[in-house]
Amino acid sequence: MLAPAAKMARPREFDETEVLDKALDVFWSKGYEAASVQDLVDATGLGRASLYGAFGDKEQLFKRVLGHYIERVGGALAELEAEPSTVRALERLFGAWVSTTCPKSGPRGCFLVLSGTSCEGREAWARGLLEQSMKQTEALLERLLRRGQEAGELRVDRDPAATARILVVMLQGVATAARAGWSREKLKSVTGDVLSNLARP
Amino acid sequence: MLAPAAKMARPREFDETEVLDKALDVFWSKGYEAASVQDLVDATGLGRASLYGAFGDKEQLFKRVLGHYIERVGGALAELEAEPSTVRALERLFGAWVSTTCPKSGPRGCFLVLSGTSCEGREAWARGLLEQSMKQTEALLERLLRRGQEAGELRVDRDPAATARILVVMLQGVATAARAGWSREKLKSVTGDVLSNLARP
DNA sequence: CGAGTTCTGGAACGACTGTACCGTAACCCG
DNA sequence: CGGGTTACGGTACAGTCGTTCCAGAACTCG
Repeated sequence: MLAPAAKMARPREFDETEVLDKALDVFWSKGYEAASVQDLVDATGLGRASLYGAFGDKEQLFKRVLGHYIERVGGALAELEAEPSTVRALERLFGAWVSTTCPKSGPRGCFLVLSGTSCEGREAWARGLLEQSMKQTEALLERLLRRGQEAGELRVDRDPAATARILVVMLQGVATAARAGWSREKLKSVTGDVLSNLARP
Repeated sequence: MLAPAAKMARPREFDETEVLDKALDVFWSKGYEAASVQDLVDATGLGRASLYGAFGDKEQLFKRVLGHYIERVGGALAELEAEPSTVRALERLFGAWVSTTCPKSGPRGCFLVLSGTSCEGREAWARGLLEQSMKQTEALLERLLRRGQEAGELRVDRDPAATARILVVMLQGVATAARAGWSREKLKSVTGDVLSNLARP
């Protein structure tokens, strides 16, 4: 499956990553159910047969797209621990989050959040990934906060675990507010206020 | 439309409010697109003709259901300003929010949030209601916070407007986390930690 | 160059969607 | 009691959904 077939006959005329990006746009803005295969065909430029031949059915394509998205966002998150200044790491985290969930153009919000919360039945699979991602983010934040306290950058009268939970909820809230139409300035202002409550006075 | 017809011939065999509640359950758990008319028929017990006769088409029914929901939640919010203690008012607000978005059984999250964030195209109408509701909640919170500061209940080194924005985002985050499967205890813990950061030490 | 394999474009499929129509039953008013 | 009006249960209808199939095109390998 993952390895190219032994005998590649006719080569593909499309770049798989590009197709996933286009499909991501469709699923992101419309949601899984409302996105029709016709929408995907129109957006990607591929024929139906090519889509099905390359990705299976709609649900499998959706899973590929979601994996593609998580890979991108998750990679950006992991880089943060390399940042020596904890305050700057948090600033970058929230800044990147606002930029991602509230772009100048394109669909808003967090695709993983939308996928994991849209339907209780069919997409329970996506909810699992969302839970896992939240757990990872919570753990990452707790590490960062603890490190920041030890380095004297952050106030020490806050419990890192509790604060990490709060920040995860804040991140979800920012994504949702972005989807609801809040401007980038308003979101930046919110995240800035939150961070200033954490830094040492 | 709203007033009963001049000559009521055969009376309805169902209670409209009950039907709206059942339909709410369906839309809430599955979302607008994934909820089929058949699902609504099964859940409400009405025949298709009765549904269409009473509510028009699927979209109109959805709007009625959403209005029904907003009425209930909005009414509960308005009561809060009668509470003399600001801290208690905030506690009740967050407590009620956790209970609503994370019930023992039934669909989780906030129906309005889900409706306003699910699809960018067709349901722009719901997004408007969500924005309006967020604006109202933000204003209510700002009034509460200002009052609490003047009464000496809350710390005065926080800007009420900025804090209100933060709390609105937190509410969205709580709803989303509830939808994602967080337990009621975890959510209560988060909201409790947030509130303790506002109260005067 | 020819056999084999894969990809592409388009048409066609059954299933299900939301909606409209029907005859019949139940009730109000005169 | 009987005409008028409304609600009910079930059926039928276009349209769209996701999916599949097929013939031809494009390439690799012998």
